[in-house]
Amino acid sequence: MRAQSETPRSRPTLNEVAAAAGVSRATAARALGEYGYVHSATRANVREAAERLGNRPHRIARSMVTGRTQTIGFVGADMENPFFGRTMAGILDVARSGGYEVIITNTQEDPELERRAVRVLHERQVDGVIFTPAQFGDASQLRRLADEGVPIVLVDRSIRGLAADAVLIDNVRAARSGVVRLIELGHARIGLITNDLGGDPVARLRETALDPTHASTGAARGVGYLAALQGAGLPIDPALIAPTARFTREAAAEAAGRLLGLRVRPTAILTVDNVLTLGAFEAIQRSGLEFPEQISLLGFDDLDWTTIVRPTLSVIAQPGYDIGATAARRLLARLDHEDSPGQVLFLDTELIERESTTNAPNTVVPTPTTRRRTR
Amino acid sequence: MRAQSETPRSRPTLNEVAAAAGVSRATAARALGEYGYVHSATRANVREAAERLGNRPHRIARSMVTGRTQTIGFVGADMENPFFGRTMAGILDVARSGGYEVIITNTQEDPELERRAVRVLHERQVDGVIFTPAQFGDASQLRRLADEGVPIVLVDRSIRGLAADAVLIDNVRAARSGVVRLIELGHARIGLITNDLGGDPVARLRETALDPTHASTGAARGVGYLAALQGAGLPIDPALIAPTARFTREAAAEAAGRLLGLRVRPTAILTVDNVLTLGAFEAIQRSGLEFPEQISLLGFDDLDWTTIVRPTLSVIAQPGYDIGATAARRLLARLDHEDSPGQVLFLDTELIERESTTNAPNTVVPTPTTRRRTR
DNA sequence: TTGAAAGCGCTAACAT
DNA sequence: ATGTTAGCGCTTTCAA
Repeated sequence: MRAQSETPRSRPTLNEVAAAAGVSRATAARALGEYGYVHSATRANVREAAERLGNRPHRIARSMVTGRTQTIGFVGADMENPFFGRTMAGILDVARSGGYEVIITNTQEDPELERRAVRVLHERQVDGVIFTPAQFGDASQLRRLADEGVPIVLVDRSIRGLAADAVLIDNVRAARSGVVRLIELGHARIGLITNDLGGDPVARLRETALDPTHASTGAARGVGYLAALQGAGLPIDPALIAPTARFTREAAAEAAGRLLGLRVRPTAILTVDNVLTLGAFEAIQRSGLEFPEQISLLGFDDLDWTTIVRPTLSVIAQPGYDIGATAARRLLARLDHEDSPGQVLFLDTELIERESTTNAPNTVVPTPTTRRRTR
Repeated sequence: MRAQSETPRSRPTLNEVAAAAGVSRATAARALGEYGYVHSATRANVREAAERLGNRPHRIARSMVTGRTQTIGFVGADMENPFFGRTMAGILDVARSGGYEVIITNTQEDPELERRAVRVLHERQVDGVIFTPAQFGDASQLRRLADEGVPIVLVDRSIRGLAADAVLIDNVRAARSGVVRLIELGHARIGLITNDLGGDPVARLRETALDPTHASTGAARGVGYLAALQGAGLPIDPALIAPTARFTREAAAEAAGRLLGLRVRPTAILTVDNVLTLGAFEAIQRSGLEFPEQISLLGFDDLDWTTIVRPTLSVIAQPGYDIGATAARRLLARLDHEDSPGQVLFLDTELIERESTTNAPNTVVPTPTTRRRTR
């Protein structure tokens, strides 16, 4: 029992309501819980008593017997990133309207925190989990959850080999189409700023994108970048791939600085995430280059500031809110006993061309395009 | 019991662990729950059995008897706003390290959703609540919670008359010091973009800031604006106060447009929130005015894009993460039976002067200041 | 140091 | 339509 300085009058239970209404506990429960048969007069009577006494259902007790908590968990990798903020908003809205509450945990891409988060959610008997795998996490804990029949929906990143629904964008395709467009604009030397995977960038990029346990969106987007170059018959120059030590703005600014300092510098840069974009933008501003005339920039995520910077920022937009809302709907469907094989849903991305991507220097204008969708 | 297509082998309970270890349930509980006396050999034995069977504590059952859920609720007004994202991150970090989980609800400033959120958290027996009051919510539901001894910490906005801790910034003071600085820079006609309160702006601003049930940061900041003008002996011109119908970028852009279209337009504008700032920034860009030479802009919240826009944006920075972390620490202290009168903590804000605030047109340079703290 | 027994507040068979 | 009974999985007296 909680105690505080005042009188912590504890709440009246169903027992007391039943007594006050002169019925059995079971009847009172039926009247209040909206199940089974109750005479309407009895119901009114019980409700009145409950109201008068200030009774509220004790959901913990209810969970105890039903085995359901009406709670889902959301394990996010980086809650301060606005992209996740949108995803979370989508999840919260759908969950609430379905009668579920959401426990949020922030793993900060730390596999240890991630394991703990899953374990705790498990112990708390959540009915289902929406999960953003950390870049280098392991899925064993999650698998135990799944084995016990707790539905899981992966979001933003997938884990191959886990029988779960997933709501994703096609990162390879999205990045590829962005780079294809840069190539159309005449760019041949295109830089890539992505998270460091260690070792030879090109090889690691490919390995990582194929490695089920890594779940790196950055790697997948890097693969899209490679695919676009290859598709256009352009050479892949490892010097143009600038890995960042951490997923921070500062690291990205440094990586961009490296690219801009090359003897033959790129004429365009793709960044795989909105934080990295911010750093690259900053580095380009500082470089003194004509922007975008001498250097184009294409980022990920259509955040609200992209239209007030100069040049306005071209981006590959992801539907953050929808990703969350869709994931939550998937989960609720499972909780409502939908029983189908795990579905992988790809949501549309959109290449939004603004001012930061323009023709490569000394290039003739290609066919004009303004907005195009990628699936 | 949950069921899914596979074999949903349900978890072994304490009973089974006890049986396997050849001890009573009570002893097993003591060994696993780290309380009471257990022989170390017994404990090892029980632990081994628990490990082998894959037993995990059933926290719902534990809550049932202890009366504590190790869960806190966070009722946020606008989870998509990056400011709340930071606050939430602070809450999550502190809560986790204290062994608490967090249920997040998003009220979207809707009083009805807010009431529901509090009721549901109550029913779910959260141990405490961190609460951002909606602008026009009512506190009755919250008061019932408090009356039952559930500790509450208010964040960002206060509700006078509620015996609860609060973690705030001094909105009046922060806004006042910002406007004082603008006045130092020679500005005499300073516009204000804030949320609409209905009726005569000046009067409503004052009423609202004093009205315990409104909890509007916008109003408090507006009062700071008025105070600064009065303190400097400047006239208050209602035409310079531009209320926005909603708390959106578009509404702010429109409001800013109105200010810029005045026959004698302001030479500086204060916006009371980062979303409104975005709209004002956009409107100024569109207006064709020299920015900041002809019009200064001062916003709230030091978001990451403020340094890449041109001119870079001067802001009144709030410590979003700290606000959350501090609120969570307050709450955990209460949950740890700290029993003191409700504390109202004011965290420091900082006026960060960048390029968007400059001397008023035709004004001699005043004493240079770069950064100053306000309490 | 351990065990037996009671019970947290509720729902769900089953009986009436 | 209502009541009786038996738990859900755990903690917590109390006694041994």
